[in-house]
Amino acid sequence: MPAVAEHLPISPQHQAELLAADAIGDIIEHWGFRKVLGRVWTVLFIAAEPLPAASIGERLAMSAGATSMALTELQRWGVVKRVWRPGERKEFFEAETDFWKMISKVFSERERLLADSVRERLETAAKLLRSAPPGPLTKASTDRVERLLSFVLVAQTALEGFIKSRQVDFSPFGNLVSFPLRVAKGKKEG
Amino acid sequence: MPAVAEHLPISPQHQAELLAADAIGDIIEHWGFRKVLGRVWTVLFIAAEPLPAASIGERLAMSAGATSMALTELQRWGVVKRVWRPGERKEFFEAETDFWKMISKVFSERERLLADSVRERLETAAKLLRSAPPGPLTKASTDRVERLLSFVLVAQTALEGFIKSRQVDFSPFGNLVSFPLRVAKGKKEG
DNA sequence: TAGAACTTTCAAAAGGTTCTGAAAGTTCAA
DNA sequence: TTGAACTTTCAGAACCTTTTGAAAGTTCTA
Repeated sequence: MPAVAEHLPISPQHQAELLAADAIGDIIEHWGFRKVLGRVWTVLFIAAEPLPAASIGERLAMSAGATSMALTELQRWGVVKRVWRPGERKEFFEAETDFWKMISKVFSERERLLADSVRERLETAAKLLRSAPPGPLTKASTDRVERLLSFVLVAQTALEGFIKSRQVDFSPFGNLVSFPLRVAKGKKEG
Repeated sequence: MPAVAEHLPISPQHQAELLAADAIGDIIEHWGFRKVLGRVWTVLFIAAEPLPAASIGERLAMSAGATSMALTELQRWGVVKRVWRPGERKEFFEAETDFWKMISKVFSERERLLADSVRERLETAAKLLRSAPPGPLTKASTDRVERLLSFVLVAQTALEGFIKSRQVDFSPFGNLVSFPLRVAKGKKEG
């Protein structure tokens, strides 16, 4: 087996599969996952029947190791399932087809984690500024950090509502997101 | 100047600033920008007054080059503005404070670009599958690719509506996002 | 129990991204 | 026009992420 990529003639089916897999890979990457996870899921989704790991690796030109890791991670996210085929030695895998289930899982696990960590740090920052030493701009800075915090809180609430109702209303952001903010009005500094 | 990071005593203000900057950096990174862009914007936002590039670099321990590149990119996204100070040689920078303006700019430029590119590729894939050679699973695969395409189209529409109205309604996804999908019903294959 | 078929793990390599630092570029005052 | 102050650019360095490939592990059959 040569070390260079082989460019065998590709069937239209395979070509379509690669095109779609890579497109969905880009979306998935944009959501902070590895592109390969999106590609593997898409191959399974398009196949419309369970596939063995080796077949996936072959279609996407991945090593057995990479295929195994991708499938493990996809299962951890509940978007791919292992399927047992009577009489088959190897395992088969199939794609979860319920998009909403996938979306809400990602939002409720991963996004919440990030939002929580950000909220905590902003709270600490606000506390530091409030409790500590008075300077010419400390008050203004405290206001700004508090505004960031409000924003994160509202966003977090909106996201949670979204998962429950499938609707997001950003109206509550009101003048929180969009405000002209008098900038250190009437003040000058060196 | 030593090559190692110096750990001078840090004022509570500075500590708060770094904490908040890094938290917002994490959010921004999650949206596909460099973390440093989030940190620079946050320092400017918290400062609540225009700052010179050198001051930003100092606070975040960045080189002049990195600071310059970050500020250029932030301006390109319209989230930081250059400010001229009469009598000052150097340039000052201030943060855009209208969150909504920032969000909608990112959505309408960057997200749309991604969605368009994905849509195009899925359309090509669907075309390839439809026009080409009949196989036992080609019909099922075509259906799947078409479903991905519908999903992207609905998502794109929802995002555009969101930017216009500040509301997203994912109800139109209806059974598009959540469907039990009869899986190759009544068919078996080797 | 031995061995074949298959899967998982992980250290090292490859590949990608971001930052540094110095040189080039720009602007302004004199 | 010169030189000081400041900014930008970019090649190489540093850093981070992902993949490979081979060894170890697992499961099943005989």
